[in-house]
Amino acid sequence: MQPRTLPRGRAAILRAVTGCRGRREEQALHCLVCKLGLASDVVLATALLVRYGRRGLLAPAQRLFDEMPRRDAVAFNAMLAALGASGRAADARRLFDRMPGPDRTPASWNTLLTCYCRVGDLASARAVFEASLRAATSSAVSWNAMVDGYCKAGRMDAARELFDRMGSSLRDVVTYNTMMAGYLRRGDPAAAIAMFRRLTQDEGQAPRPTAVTIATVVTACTQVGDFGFGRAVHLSTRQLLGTSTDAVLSNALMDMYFKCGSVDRALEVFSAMPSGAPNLFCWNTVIAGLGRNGRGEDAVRAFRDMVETSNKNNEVRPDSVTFVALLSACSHSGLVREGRELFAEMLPAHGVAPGAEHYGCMVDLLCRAGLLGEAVRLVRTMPVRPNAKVLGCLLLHARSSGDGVTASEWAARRIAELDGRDGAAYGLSNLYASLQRWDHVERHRSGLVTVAAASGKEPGRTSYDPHVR
DNA sequence: TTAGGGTTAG
Repeated sequence: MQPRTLPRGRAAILRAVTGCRGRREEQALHCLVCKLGLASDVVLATALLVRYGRRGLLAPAQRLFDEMPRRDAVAFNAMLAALGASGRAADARRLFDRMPGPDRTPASWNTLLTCYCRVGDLASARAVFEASLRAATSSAVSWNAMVDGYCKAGRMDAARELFDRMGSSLRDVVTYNTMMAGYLRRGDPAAAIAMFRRLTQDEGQAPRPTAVTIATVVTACTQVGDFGFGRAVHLSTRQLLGTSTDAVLSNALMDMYFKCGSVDRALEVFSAMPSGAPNLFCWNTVIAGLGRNGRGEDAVRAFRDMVETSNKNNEVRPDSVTFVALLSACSHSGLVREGRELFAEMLPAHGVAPGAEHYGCMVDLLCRAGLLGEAVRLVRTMPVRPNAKVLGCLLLHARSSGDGVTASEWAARRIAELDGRDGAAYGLSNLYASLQRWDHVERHRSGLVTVAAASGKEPGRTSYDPHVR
């Protein structure tokens, strides 16, 4: 970095700090701020503090705060938030108590409230909430933070009680979104959909749904399998929100369309995104979605596309999830050679170390292709401990392959050695102990599969074309 | 500076 070529003026640096991505840039900007003698600038120091705080890097955040020549309300609140992000609720409380009166803003109360929620201390959070009501510093944000605290703790009844107490004048779109997400998290997507209907059907002063609302309700539709309603929501909100530039919403829509077999509609959503907009989640959804729809070659093509894109702007790099999606896509489509190659290039080319789940995909891939011996060799040479899923997969294939008696006994012994507290291992041990019944189940299942295959529809064959854009 | 959303084998 050459200081002479860098934009002078703190406004430009401030923009760089708030807009920077990644740890190295943060540190470089921090150095620059120090070199230019701007470390005593409260606004710049606070901006840096926020970055470190969000990343959970408490030590540099604390140092910036301690070295400030004077501290305003924003600096205090940023430090509170940094402590909260690191789960240090008690330290946040001490700082809050130390704050000079005029520096305590509504944001201070709300930040402290979320600190307690994050560490699961709902009683203290509630006490702060009640105190902020008495101090008349509360707003919809305080209520929403408290509602979310109960939602995240799984206490939907308490959340609902506050929701009802808020009344329609105080409830905003975040309140609804929070409740919907809470129901989803608890595994009650129907309740999330009911909440959405209430939001859209309530007369008069109901707030307008946002991209967050739509993303949440679409996810709920995917979970209950109500693709008709999900599609209707998508169509009816398309004008409202415009062509979505929101990565999370696009991701939820693609996931829904892939899961109901509408590959073309999913890809339509993808191509409608501006170039560079799809993030890691979106790419993973596309790769997994193509894979589960029997489009292995297209999944591999999408992966290559993703890697190329990320080399250009250095933003999207495949992660562990990408390779689970990719390898299972190869497995479903019988792409043995491609699967082997991709597995081999994981660490050297992409910096992702293969984990037990990736070995599981490879075992599945090899077994489906009838390469039982290679699958066993792979598991024997695994650098990570094979888990119950890997061994269970091997066991399943070995037993049905006829010549896999040795492999199946080997896998069964490894399963028996696994920690009995591992739920899957425990289940598999029991399963192995009742092999006669298992064989019966297998026969039953293969019968069902034949019936389904005979009546099933051939999936669409439009190819994945990334250049549609 | 404070509240809400998404992907993962068998």
